[in-house]
Amino acid sequence: MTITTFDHKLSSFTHNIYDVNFFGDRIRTLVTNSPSMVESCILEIELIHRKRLGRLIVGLDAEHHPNFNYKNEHPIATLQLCVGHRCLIFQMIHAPDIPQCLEDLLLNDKYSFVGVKVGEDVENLERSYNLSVGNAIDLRTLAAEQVQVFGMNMMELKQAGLKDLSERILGKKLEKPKQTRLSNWDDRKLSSDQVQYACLDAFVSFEIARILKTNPAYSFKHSSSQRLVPVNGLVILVSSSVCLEAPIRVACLYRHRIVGHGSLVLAYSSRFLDWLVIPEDLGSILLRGRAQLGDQALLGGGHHREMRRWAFRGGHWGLYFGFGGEIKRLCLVLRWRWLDVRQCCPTHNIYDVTFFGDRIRTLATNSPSMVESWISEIEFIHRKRLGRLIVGLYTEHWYPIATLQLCVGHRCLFFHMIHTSSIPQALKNFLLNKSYSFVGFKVEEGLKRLEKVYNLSVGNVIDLTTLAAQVLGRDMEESKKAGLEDLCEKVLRKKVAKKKVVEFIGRGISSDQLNGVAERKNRTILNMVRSMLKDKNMPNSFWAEAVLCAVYLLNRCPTNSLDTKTPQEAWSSHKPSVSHLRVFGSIAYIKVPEARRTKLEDKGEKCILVGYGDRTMGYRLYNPVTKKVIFSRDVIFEENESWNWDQTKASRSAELIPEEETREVATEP
DNA sequence: CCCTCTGTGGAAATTTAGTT
DNA sequence: AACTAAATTTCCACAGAGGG
Repeated sequence: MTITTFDHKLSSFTHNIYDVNFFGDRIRTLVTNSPSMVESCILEIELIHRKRLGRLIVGLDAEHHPNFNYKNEHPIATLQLCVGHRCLIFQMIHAPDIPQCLEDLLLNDKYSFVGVKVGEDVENLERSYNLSVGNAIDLRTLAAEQVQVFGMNMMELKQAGLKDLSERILGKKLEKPKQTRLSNWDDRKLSSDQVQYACLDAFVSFEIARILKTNPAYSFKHSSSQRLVPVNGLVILVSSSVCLEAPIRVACLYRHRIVGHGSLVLAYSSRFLDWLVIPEDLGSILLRGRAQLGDQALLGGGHHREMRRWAFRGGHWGLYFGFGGEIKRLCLVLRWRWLDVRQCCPTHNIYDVTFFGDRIRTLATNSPSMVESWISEIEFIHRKRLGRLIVGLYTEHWYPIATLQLCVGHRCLFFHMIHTSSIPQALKNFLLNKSYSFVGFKVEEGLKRLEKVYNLSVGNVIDLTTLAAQVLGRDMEESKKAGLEDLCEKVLRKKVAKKKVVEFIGRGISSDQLNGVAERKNRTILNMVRSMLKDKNMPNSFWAEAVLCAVYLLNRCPTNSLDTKTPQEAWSSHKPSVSHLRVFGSIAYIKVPEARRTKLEDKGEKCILVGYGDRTMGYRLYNPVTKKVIFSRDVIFEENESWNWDQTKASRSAELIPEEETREVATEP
């Protein structure tokens, strides 16, 4: 047992002493209703901690009879104070009077009284006993501000309870049984469960506050048994336009666990912090596989809004979708990037991005030393015009800044700041250099974050819109409104004399430009998905499969942009076969192998086609009865038929099957 | 030009977790 | 059981883009 209580069973009516053991911490607890005992206990505590009276942290909590009926409010029954391994449980409701020294203690504003929802307790104390507390700090606010993950504040802790905080920050599981919580706190003789509950409430509050105060910017590192991965988000990375159907890499980091391999199972994530794009080089924690199907469709309406918010915050997402249902409000972000993520070395990679004949050599890295060498290389190449060097600057900012992109001439740097160990001094100096002009498009927000998160400031920033307005001599307003894409087109087409503008646009556009393509593609795909689902009258919850299927098909359709080649061909240089394609949502019968079949079993399993195999030839089939996705090659199709979904729904509601649906994605055979 | 769809911002409504 | 605060979802109105 990690939590135990030992009752000393003192024979006194007015007080008793317990030893509460909490993961090796023994907390000596005095339970009393006598003011004199309280007085002596406070004196003792002040004596023990006499050296740090100036900044003493006191865990504070109060219990009262549960409000089963709101009309009669119950006064506070017990007040718990905890400092170090001493805890005082004062049964105020049975005390003849309140000792003066308690009053003074609470009023002393050198002490911080911490607790979850301490404000209410304080209010209650004031109302019932006319006691006011000088300096009360709500633990949740403290935690939210102090606990940082990759520089982000864990704002979600604002709503966490003590149990949650204890688990996350102390790594210790605090039991708060409802039975005890709602027990009768007015009793003169508290049960040992109650004592334990009351004591631990205060102690854990104290302990959390102590840890938070002593380690500011506490960052989840200390747990020994589990690997604490602090982001409960999920990230999908998809490389170029062809790659959407390629195995989606999913990093699912929830609380301490990385769940599953192959299929993603997130039990619960109603609140997640933020997206975090995890570059390939963290391959060890990237899982391969498809996320599970959700219950709720997120195409249009409803959750869509949610998607938008995140997507917007993330900057320039190409394609984004969300999952609902079982995976609660977990969103998937699919993104088209110009970056080729297929070949990645742990710390850096080099890409050649071609933009209308300009080949831009791009270094993507998270290693400070690589950044340093990039900078020195640039400074060497352009050594003759260091005095008036123009640097294209762009930040892909979700929170905090994830990448910083710099571009000079045909060299581009893609710095994953969020995954870097340190910011090299060379970069700091580079950015601060007054003789360089950093040209950016709408980078104010990014710069702000740069400054805030990484303490990097940029010396000489020129906003592209302003510059363009000046150079083009057009109506300022019009140019200011123009997007980068717009600007690019105008400037390039008009062949404006000022070459520098052209130059920067040529470089800086890379990600934006192609994102535009992705955004357009998004629509096409959504249209396809909609019609696919409607045609076979499938429930919207299949949108994810439909999207994958649509992309699969698109990749096998010739497009003009590739000289009427299919994307698949462009990617893998051999013509894709289309003979195996079948109508999405049609009925499929899986042949059960003779050997595995008993005499009475059905010959085939009736399923619905929901997609194609990732790598290997085959079909993904959904069995509406077992609600599982199966992967199979040996299938017979009835393309004209479709599943009667209405009937399934009706029978489901009639049987009142509980809502838990464990869908699985079968691993490849 | 009209129609449809999507994106956006704000407000209101609803849900959720936490408290005793 | 009752209540609160925060988070999330829904709703509404409107603008802008793109297809026909």
